[in-house]
Amino acid sequence: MRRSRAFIPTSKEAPSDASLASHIFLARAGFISQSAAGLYNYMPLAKRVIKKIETIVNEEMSKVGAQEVELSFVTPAELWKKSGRIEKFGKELLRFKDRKDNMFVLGPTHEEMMVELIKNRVTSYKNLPLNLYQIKTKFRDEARPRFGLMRGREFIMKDGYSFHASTEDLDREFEEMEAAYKRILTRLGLDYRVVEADSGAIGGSGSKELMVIADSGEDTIAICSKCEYGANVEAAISGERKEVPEAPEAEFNKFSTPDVKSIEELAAFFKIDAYYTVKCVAKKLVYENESEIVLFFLRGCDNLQEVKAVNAAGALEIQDASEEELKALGLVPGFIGPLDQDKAKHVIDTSLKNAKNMVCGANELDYHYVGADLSVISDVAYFADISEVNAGDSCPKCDGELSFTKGIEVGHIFKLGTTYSEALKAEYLDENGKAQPFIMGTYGMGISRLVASVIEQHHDENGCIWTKETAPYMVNIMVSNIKDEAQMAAGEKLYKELQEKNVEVMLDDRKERFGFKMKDAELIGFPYTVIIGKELVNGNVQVYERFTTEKTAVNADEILSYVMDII
RNA sequence: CGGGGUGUAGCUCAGUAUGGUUAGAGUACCUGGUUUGGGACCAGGGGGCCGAAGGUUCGAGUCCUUUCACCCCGACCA
Repeated sequence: MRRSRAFIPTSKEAPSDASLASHIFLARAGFISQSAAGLYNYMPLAKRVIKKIETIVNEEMSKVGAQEVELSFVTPAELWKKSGRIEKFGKELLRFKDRKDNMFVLGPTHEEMMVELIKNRVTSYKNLPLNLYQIKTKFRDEARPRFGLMRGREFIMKDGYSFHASTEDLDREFEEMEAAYKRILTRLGLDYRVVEADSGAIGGSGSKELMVIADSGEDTIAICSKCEYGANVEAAISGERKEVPEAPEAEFNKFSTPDVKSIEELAAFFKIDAYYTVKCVAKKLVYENESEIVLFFLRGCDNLQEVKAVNAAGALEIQDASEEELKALGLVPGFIGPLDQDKAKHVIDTSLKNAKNMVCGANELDYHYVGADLSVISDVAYFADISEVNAGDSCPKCDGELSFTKGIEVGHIFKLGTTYSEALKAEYLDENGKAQPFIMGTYGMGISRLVASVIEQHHDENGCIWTKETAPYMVNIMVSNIKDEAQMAAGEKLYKELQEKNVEVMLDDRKERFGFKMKDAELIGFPYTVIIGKELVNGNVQVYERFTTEKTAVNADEILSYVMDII
């Protein structure tokens, strides 16, 4: 492509609302332009990058025997009613009516459509397993789209669905897909981590997220210093505590603790480690048709993990409980304990099972119990893992330590089970001729989000730094002064030669000065720029490598083979 | 969906408290000239229903009402 003919509107100025590097540079370098909240136009450079990523995805999917299809973007609302997701998705589903007054939705994901597609077409266990996927625009009417391509309402996603006759076969497929996804991210040149994820209300037997490591990521993940263990904080668990603080010695007793309400005050009052205190976090849990106050008890040194709390309570949503609501139930905020009290549902963290020598609220103003032994309630109370891991906790898989980092969720793979096949009555006949619902897996990967992720990980103050697998053009030939006939001729020659060798090449033949064209090349982020300039009279050109920002002098006669060698 | 903010040239923004020439700057764009190794310089030029609709006024970018859009914090996010 000749730069003089290319539609690449670069700009010195970033859009005023952009804060992320990927958003700023993709906009400045002429890749994307916003059309409305969470909606973007892809310009030629972005389109090329997207195609690169899609090609890699297609290659890796084909290796594991997944077949590409394309389902209609506009989907009948009827299907969403059948699966029950029309309510669950709520306003995120963009719905509208056609001229015949039939309701449709813009597809935010395609479980229903895919199940419908194979239903009554795949009818025998002999035809399983089956893995179908598509790469397609999705639409979710997000309440607050943000961060450029990172969280748009319209985005490109690769969504795959597999169908199996046994959970063992689903497990096998799940592992294969995880491996394929890892290969994709590795080829894209991304630093990532596969982490355990919250399975959420959907249930299923497990899900994993593929997280690209970046400070700008919206998810917090806990990773082990030694082994491969990593988990979203919503699902992270810690191993056995290595060092347990010395236990306070005290007979069970009710103790006057005037005005001592917080865990800090309590630990200081008794001069004990917060590990031996019981913290009560009161929340209001919202269910489909009702809500209730639930008391979550944890060790004083731990914090409640709200997603775990929602799961433990089987609720849809969690909200803060007000003091008034607690008092209305007869509870004493600041002094709530798990013993001799059943004014609200209790959920107790597993780390408190059979805990001894504890200090906890006595459910009476200005009183705490000391020397409490929780084993008395261990047979009757409901225990669940509801605490958030702390940085420095030990790893559940090895003797390493956990630390936090931020990640961008670029993939999510899920063992779905029979949720959708049952809801939509999609069945096959097993060896015994008995109808069985398909056992399903689902595998998502955000293509447009990957474009942004590459830049989040690969940029500097001057702009984008595309990896070789993602670059819109591999080589940029920059003719320093197009009025210099020798320079221009050398540029044209190399341009032609590289094109003949199928190298994706840009020829910057614009009537601009050296500095302007260099800044532009850096902003766009071509991996290599061949500078044909003032050194040409000495028989030399230079190769500028975007990644290292180094320039190397190369004999003009050898430039073709040099370039072919490094790319 | 709660709270806050912003809409003026392609882009980044002044101007709005206190209404008053023909609405500005930088950048980008067009012409000519100079320049040619890190976003050049000089001269000339084109480009605006001041988000939209009503209203107040002799007069509205500026005041009032309504509305729309976009952004930020939070809630939400298979």
